[in-house]
Amino acid sequence: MTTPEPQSSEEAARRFVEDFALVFTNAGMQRMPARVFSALLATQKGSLTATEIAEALQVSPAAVSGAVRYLVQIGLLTKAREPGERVDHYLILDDAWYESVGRKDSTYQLLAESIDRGIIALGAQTPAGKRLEETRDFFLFLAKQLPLLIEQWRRERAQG
Amino acid sequence: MTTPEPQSSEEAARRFVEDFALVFTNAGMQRMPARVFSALLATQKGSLTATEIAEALQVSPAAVSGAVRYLVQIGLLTKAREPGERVDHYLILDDAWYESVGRKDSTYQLLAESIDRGIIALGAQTPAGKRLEETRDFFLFLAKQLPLLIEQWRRERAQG
DNA sequence: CACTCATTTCAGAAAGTTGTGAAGTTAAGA
DNA sequence: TCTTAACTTCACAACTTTCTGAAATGAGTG
Repeated sequence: MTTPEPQSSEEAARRFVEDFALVFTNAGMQRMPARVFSALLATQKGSLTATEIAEALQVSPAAVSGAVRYLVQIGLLTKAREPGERVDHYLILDDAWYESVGRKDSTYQLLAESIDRGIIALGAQTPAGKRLEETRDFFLFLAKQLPLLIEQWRRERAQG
Repeated sequence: MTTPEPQSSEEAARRFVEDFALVFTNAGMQRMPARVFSALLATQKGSLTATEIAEALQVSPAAVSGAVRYLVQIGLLTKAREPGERVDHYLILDDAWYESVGRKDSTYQLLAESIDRGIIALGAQTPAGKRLEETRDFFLFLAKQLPLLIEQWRRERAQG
């Protein structure tokens, strides 16, 4: 233990990255994207290059490449390269979470649409049809209300 | 094609089961639980035995056993055995979905708690600390609002 | 109390997922 | 144009998850 204090602080940060990544994984995110996102959450600089992420997480550049591509695709991250720069900087979008959760409405929309096809297949007047209709209506309710909830959050934020 | 009409109706139902299971899987449910749940959604009788589920999905009893155990555990299904019966009947709980979605609040609660530990590790006054605080507050907002949203759905249901 | 049938458990096979190393591609700078 | 460094792609290996078959358990019935 030559430099105990700085080390233990770095260590605490590193631990948080893995801790949050684990919780995030349990909530449904894939492992490597969860770790990459977590590392970006925890960085003081606000952004990291792919190389820095690979070093921080002790994984190959290939693994980082796959993870950031996925995260950019689902809109949680953005890639920014300064003019005349040779490296990409990845950073978490400001409203990433809000959009991400709000976008769940499309998940519910898809479930509702699938159920609609089921109602036709099974007959709207049958017991199964009735059950499906109720389920569909609940999903449509969520698809409609989630974006409103995000909007409400933005307003509360704006006011303070 | 000896009996075209009945067959195509059965076939349509079977297709819906697989179609919905797929969408449900994309939304995060494991494959076999998704299929089992889907089969129960589509049944006219309102309930199925484990053997019936195995036949409908063309899988082993063991696979059904594992899937229903999981579904019962997360509260989407219930097991009902009539007195003096030798078989279990599985059925979808009436309010299963509402509870299931409402219970997501605990997911967000866990995320918020993990982030709280990160704020301590990284320092509340640092740039990363600020970013974490905002993220945490959003999760807490969701954890609080989701149950209210479900309550609102129940009220609308009751009236309309 | 033995028999039968539904369900569960468990070891192992099959399938699917994830991460690595190495080769390939792109773009900046000499 | 050549070199260099960052990043990406891809085939493969390691790991995990999922499902099956077989044996065990449990509950009703003769």
